[in-house]
Amino acid sequence: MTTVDPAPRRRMRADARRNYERLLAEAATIFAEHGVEASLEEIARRAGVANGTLYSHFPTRQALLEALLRDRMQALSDKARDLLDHPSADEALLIWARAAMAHTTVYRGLVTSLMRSIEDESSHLHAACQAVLTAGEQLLNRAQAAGSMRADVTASDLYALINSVSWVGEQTSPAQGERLLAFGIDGMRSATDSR
Amino acid sequence: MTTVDPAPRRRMRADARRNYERLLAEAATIFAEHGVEASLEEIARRAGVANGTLYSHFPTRQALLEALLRDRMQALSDKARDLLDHPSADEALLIWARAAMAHTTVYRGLVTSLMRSIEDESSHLHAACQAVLTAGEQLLNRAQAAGSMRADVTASDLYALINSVSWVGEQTSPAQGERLLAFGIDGMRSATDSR
DNA sequence: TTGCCAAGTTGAGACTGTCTCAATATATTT
DNA sequence: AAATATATTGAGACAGTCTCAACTTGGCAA
Repeated sequence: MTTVDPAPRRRMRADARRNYERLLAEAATIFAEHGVEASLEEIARRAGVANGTLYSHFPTRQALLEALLRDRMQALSDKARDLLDHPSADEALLIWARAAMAHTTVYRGLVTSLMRSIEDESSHLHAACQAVLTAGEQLLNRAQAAGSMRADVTASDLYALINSVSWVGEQTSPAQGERLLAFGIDGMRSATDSR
Repeated sequence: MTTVDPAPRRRMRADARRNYERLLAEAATIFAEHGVEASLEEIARRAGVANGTLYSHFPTRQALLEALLRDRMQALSDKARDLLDHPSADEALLIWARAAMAHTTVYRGLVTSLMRSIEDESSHLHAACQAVLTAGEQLLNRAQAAGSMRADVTASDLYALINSVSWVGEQTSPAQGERLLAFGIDGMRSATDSR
């Protein structure tokens, strides 16, 4: 497993820290408004810094996204761990899948970045996405052991399903995304399972 | 139903026709190479015309895409009609779904345009997408009448499923897309159906 | 408290791209 | 051979990405 610096290596200078925080705050607002493809120039402008400052803190859009999502993605992984104690393995998986879907759709266009990042090891988001995938895998394995999910379903299948239905939700309506999630999960259930 | 001019209203001037064809040919090449977000300037350049000429023939990227895909989308609708005669309603649906998936992935990024266009009535691609959806609906209805698909599955569900798995195929691998298609269709099958 | 310098910021500049429109050119008609 | 409707041209206005040499400034050591 590759280690990623979760916090800046050394203490930042006060002004740098201030700018870093302001950039993150503005990015959150602007991504929420215009999606993750929003103008980085605009973010710098609204944060009151030159665009070079933004690039020095966040070399790529993905790096900015990673900093912005770090806590949320950690929370999602933690939630999977907690759900391992849920009485129903099957229900736990569904609950988590829905939570993952909600996370994946906080910003328009985010799901595409997240899907790309699981494939691309050089992405700033890769490690976080991998952690989420692994967290989901635990829940999946438990559901498979309980006999409610097909044995041939992989963690990648689950990750792809969640992302694809989030993408649908983004392109059409959240309700349509939910419908496809239900169909997809049903298709992954063991044949003996009731519907 | 809104009518769309399938061919230019009047005969074009010889030079215009020539440029129109060259632009289409170059667009096919360049979209195949770089996806549907490729530079329109580059297409004009390679076609040997000024970019204004491209914009005069195709006011938007979607208009260009529509002209480029017209035959292919017509063929997909026709194929659905033909498959209504297939002995197995269930198999016919699966064959068509796979053909639709293949069509949807000819150019990188195309699936996103196609999905957007079904929602956006002002899109140049809307009518063609609507026709494909309706064609799929016939096959779906037949499979439902035959008892192999759940009665509550809609044509929109099918359209969304095909596009979402195409998107997955594009983002990760065609094989992963195929897997999700199988799970999704299975989830849409009637409970009584064998797997 | 001063002065130094590593750390941080700046913003112009080199790109690439979209889209428009007045001037210009050319195919077709009469 | 004009007249004219039809097309083409390409500069220009604009927006965005990303870089980097010149400049500032925060924080520490003397």
